[in-house]
Amino acid sequence: MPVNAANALGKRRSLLHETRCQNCSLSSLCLPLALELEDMEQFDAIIRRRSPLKKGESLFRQGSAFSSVFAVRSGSLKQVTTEGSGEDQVTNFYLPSELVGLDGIDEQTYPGSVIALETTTVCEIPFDRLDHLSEQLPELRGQLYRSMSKELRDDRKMMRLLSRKTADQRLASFFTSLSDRFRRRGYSPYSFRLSMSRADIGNYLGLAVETVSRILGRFQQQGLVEVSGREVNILNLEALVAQAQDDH
Amino acid sequence: MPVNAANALGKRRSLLHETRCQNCSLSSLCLPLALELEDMEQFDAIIRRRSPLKKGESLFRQGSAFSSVFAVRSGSLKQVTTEGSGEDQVTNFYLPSELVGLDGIDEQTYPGSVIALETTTVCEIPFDRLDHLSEQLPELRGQLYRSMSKELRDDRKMMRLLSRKTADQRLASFFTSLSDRFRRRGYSPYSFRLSMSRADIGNYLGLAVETVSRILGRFQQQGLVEVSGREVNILNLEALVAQAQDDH
DNA sequence: CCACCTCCTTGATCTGCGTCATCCGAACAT
DNA sequence: ATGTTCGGATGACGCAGATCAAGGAGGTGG
Repeated sequence: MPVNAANALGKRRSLLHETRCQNCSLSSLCLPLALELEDMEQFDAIIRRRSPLKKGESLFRQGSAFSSVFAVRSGSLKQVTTEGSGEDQVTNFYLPSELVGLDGIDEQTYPGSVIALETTTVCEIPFDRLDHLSEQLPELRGQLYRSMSKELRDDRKMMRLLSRKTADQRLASFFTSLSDRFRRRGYSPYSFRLSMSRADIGNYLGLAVETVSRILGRFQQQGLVEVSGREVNILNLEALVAQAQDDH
Repeated sequence: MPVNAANALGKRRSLLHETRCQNCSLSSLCLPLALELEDMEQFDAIIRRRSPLKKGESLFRQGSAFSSVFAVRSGSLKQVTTEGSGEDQVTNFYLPSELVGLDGIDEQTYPGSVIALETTTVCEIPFDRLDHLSEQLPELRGQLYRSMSKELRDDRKMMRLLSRKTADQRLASFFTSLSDRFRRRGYSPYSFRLSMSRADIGNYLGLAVETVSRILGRFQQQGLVEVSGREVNILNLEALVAQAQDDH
């Protein structure tokens, strides 16, 4: 179809333009964060363009061969792992500037599928070239170590949430964490749109969908948030933060 | 006391002897795994000796400044994080050859205390020197990336366990995982001693101590294991593995 | 030998949240 | 409009596992 073709072309052009790290609004959060301009150009050179993913499309599938890590440029994704005959498990949500695929290095396959929750663009970074470049650029290497370390730290937080917190605390944590991540990215920490369904949230937090719904309703009654579909308005962030703490 | 002094001296001597990676029985599992002999000597040179930790002593405390990662040489440890006024949370157990402290890189402080569960010796690896060396030794760098990636992958497994598995499945997973780790280290996968208390296990798995006790009793009745205090004998590993799966 | 402590076990009761069932509204195709 | 599908809300009920309570076993010091 001619309309689509024109569309795709337009997208490709803007991608080409934006794809340079120097011009990217996320450069202060992303991997090249610590790089000097000329180093950034080296880094820039190994990055591959990717056409945008539509909602529901996967960046890669569980079990496929590991080759690259990806930096989210816009949109959002979820990581889903399927084990045996069991149900799926949502293990992570990724927002712009975050790094996807780091858990694939070890066994050279991706341990989960990563699926776009909305139209999403990513930068592909072939890992062998990244590794090689990290030999020459200590700052890049450090940033890579830090990214992985941060993910480890976040995972520990998640474990704590899953093993010690009540359903209310989990939801409160989820919202305050999202709020914080939006704030860091320059968006409003009070008003945002959830790109994931209630089912995804419940699955991620280890709760039934019904529980998520009920608690969201309760939060609304208590005047903590205003929720309408996927639009969220945080009315009392402090109270929400207090709720998220694990002492009663 | 002269007896202690003699003892300590003896320990120091044997430490000096064993402390070379070339002589270490764990070298096939540990960080220098992929190194050639001459590279290993370089790596060896940055490692610091540590006198053994006694049961209950901490390798480092939550919040203290990050400077090194540690490889466990013998014994075992637990990682514990305390948050707010809340209870402690056991987030990991470490066995010989495993790397401790990688989650401290990011914020330059250790996110949890790490405490010896029995008499334990570790190798201290100052991180700045490790990083620097990883610039020259691609194999070492790769191994470091892989270690972190593996930990990420294991964390995801743990999240799945905590959010989807029943108490029985958690305990079964715990035992099969321990069994597997012992096997890899050349110990019997069927017969071993738990260095952690029931309370530690429960805390780690998100269960009450009482639940751990009850289920251990049930496993015993079913002829899956034989447990007496901290001595464990796995009688039917296959059945235990089946139990650990998350489909009923 | 006894007192004390820590770790573990076992039983009785309670409860948070999962499960099941139903219904509502929005988006989309017919 | 009308049916269909999908995401979300709400109510009733039951159960896995927490909590409370009590007792046993081993280890250590007096």
